[in-house]
Amino acid sequence: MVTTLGQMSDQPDATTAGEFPRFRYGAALANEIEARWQDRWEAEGTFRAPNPKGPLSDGFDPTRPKLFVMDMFPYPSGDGLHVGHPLGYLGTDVYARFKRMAGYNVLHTLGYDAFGLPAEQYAIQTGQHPRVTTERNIESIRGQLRGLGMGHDERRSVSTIDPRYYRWTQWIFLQIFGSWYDVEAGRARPIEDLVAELDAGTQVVRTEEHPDGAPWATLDDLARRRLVDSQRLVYLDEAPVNWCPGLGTVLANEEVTPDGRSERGNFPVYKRPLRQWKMRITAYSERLLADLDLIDWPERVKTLQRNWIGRSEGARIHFRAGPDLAVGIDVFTTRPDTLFGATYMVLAPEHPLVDELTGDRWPEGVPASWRGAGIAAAGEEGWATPGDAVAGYRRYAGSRSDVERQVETRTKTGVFTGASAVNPATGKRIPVFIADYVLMGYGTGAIMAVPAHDHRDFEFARTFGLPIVPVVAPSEGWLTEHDLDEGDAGDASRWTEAWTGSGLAIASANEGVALDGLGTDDAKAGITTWLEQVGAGEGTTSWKLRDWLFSRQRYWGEPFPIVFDEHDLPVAVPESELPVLLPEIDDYAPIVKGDGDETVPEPPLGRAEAWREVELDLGDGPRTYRRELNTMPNWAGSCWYYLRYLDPTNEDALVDPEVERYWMQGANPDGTPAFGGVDLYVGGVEHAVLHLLYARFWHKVLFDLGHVSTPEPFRRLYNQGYILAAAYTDERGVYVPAVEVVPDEAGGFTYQGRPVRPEAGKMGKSLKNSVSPQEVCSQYGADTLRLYEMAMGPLDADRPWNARDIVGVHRLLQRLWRNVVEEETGELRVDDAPAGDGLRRTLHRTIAGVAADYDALRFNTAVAKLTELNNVLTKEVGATGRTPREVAEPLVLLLAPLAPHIAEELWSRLGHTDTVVWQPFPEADPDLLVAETVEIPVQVGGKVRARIQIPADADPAAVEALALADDKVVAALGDTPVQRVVVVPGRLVNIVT
RNA sequence: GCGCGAGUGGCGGAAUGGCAGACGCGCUGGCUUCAGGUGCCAGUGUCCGUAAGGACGUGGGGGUUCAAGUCCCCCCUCGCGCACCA
Repeated sequence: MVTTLGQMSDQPDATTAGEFPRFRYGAALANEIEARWQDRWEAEGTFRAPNPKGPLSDGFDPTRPKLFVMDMFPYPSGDGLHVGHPLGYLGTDVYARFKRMAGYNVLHTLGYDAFGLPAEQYAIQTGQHPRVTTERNIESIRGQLRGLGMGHDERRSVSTIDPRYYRWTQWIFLQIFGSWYDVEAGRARPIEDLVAELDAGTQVVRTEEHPDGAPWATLDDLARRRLVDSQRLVYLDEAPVNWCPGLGTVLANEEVTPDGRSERGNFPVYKRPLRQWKMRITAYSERLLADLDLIDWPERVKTLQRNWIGRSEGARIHFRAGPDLAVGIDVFTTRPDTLFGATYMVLAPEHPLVDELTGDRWPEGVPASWRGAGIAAAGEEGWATPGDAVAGYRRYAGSRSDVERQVETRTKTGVFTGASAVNPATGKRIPVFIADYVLMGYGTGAIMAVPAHDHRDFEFARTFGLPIVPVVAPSEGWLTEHDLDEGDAGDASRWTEAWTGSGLAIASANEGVALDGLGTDDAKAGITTWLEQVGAGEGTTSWKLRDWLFSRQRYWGEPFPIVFDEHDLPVAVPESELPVLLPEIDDYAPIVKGDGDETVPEPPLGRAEAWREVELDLGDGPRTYRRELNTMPNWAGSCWYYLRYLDPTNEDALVDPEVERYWMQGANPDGTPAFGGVDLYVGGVEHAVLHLLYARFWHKVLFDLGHVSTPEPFRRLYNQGYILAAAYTDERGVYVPAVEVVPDEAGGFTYQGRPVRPEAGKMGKSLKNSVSPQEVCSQYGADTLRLYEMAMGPLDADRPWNARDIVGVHRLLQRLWRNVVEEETGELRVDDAPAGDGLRRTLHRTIAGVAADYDALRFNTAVAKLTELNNVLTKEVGATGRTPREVAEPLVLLLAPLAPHIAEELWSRLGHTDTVVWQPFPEADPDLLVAETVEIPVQVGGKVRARIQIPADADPAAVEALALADDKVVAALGDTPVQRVVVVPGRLVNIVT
């Protein structure tokens, strides 16, 4: 713990140095005050936020508006906290404390995201159960945060590993499992509805084999179950997934970095076809995108989500291919208007139609480059047959990592399949290639190549000698820039790059459609209409977002509430059986089966022999079922914890509907329901896509099913910055402990006598530059640490930790203390005589300014304003020897959100017995917000030449006269005639010459 | 390459289009203390000047305006994100 009395002995200045005034505000006194008030807050339950009903409703006051303030909850790491961790928590604590004083019922607590890899890896090494270490870490962090004076409602703190919590995580999973997405209704509905509508014949399920609807009536029970299972919002899918042998588990797309490694641990990730659970987040693409417009989030985060969801509008176009045109290839394009310029096609190497298309032998006259010449394995003449070429190219492409593909100067590679397709607009035969610049994961995995108007296709066409046919006229400027003239608009032979802009269509007409002369937008519409008429395509929207891979082969996660029957089909565990408890096993290590490139994961829960199988009566008598052995990803518990904060003890429901509406929905000042969601959610920007996208998705499912009342979970999001600190590397580039680094005479730095190089980085264990809150607390006290972190800069900006700056805010507290308490005797030096007018006006300006700053999370400028007021007060105390109560009391209250312990102590010394936490925030008197007289500058030609004293409410004509009469102004003007005088009331005068 | 954000003293950072540098650190001088830290007071953008005072000054260049750190255009640098997305 941070602030124990025992640590006072570390402060020789306070207890041993005779000259240190007994009642000076130093670390020892601060620590004593802090421990005492933390105990009192805990004993009195000061920060409890009452619910409108239920067991937590004690003290509910319907006249107080609600406010739900939340932090992204932490993973309880064994390393404890450094001073960077609580930055956001302090911001929300100051805000929540301010809002309490401003009259709100503020819900603020903090839970723990406690499933996860580090505890499991520690368990594998030590054999210690991850629950033991995790719970110990939680207690340690809870203690650290308590020591910082966090005003959390501890009754509401949850931990994702608690069976009473993950029971509801499993319950939500079952809700998702028990739903399907009704595209027509635009929302999720219970799966029973689908079955009923299929039975009634009012609904069809379209599949690949049955595009017009599967024949429900003729299916047997098993086939029906399979069909229904395929429609669920969470489903089993056999598909290529991200397999990470280094972690022993599969990963979601969001957890894989662009260069194909695991975000956690940086291990290589491979694509393997495996049967895994997936959540149908893609059903919500449109809503996840559209509803971003409704919420108050940083534009940066919205953009990240928009990019990740990746909507693009265009058309799907059907091409016929193969010798007798028996093969249909669909492509997606955002530029259907360029169809007449499509001179070849490209499929991703792993496209499923490639084998069917690939010819037996090369047609006459195929150039060596089309056969793979240039790729080492193919030889100078290329591969002997298209089949060899396809197989060879696939091996070549598979051997190139994503990084290589990007770094290798983007030279296009590919091979001809030997097959051709027909361009539906021109009727011409065009060759079909495979190339790794076309990705299987986007669109349809196949493209029509329009080299004149796409830079990638242009490069490929130039490399392989393919025709480049312009069908959009480039702009004049572009032609000039490329040393081309009008004659080159329709002839690409001299072009050096593709024209990718829009323009008038050219050379784009057949007997059915004529685009020539149309602008790009009109041409897109025209060709799409024609494609739809002739059945060769349709307008469509493509998305980058893929379904969310939801199973992990780990021990330390939530078990699935799913069992399998004798047909190997999934069955929901009944709600009455929840929670499905995580079984005890003696070896937590992941299991990797197979060797070399052929490894596959196997869940460690398979070791729980007595647990693997279970006898259940699901309505048709007791039978034996096989349990799902995977666990849920770490994100599951964090997808919904904000809802459990609302009603943490509820045994009957995730959250009581009335309680949910009270905290989540809220109302506008006019009484109409507000958009709703958490009022303020503060956390790091690193969760911009992962957690925040998954949580929005789950919330929307719960909304569709009627379990929550708002369409979005987090109305306002705020990203706090990071605390940076100097880090040092030795000659090997290895980080050395920053605390042991000393500066040398030459301006450099040394560690154990050897030179090291400084750099700046995020504070943390890996850079060995952490500073613990305890260090700062024992040196200055928690209030000083709080104040320092809030004063460093804007909350959303990164800021360097600078230990020597801390003393500045410590002095503020010390001077404030001294203004109220005589530091030699401990006596109060406050009296009831009125304050001088200047001081009183400064106070009221400060009240207004600080309230506005707190409201806008501008804590750094709030600290500055408080410092200014205290400086003015200090001067007056220096002159008169006394502090007016009229100023001291509001000043203490103004400071209370930032430095609550010293505020409580001073408040109590000022004669109050109740806590500052629920005191009304001081209100500024509007009449006192302006000084009686102000000094304003007088500019001549925009340069300040004089200053004049005027009454604050002086009328402009009088101010102008006063300014023109000023000696310095007269001197500056000389003979120059005055053209105009601009008077900005209360601000300045500018004399224009 | 595309998108977003940011460039202000020695440092962290303030400035609804209206006195650039609030507030803090550091630094300088003084006071207090046997001595030192986390005490107190004053000064502190740069340049010229003993001073009074003057000139310059918010990455660079142009523009709008009585007035620009702030608005507009072009460029440079740094950070972040995305990246062969058809």
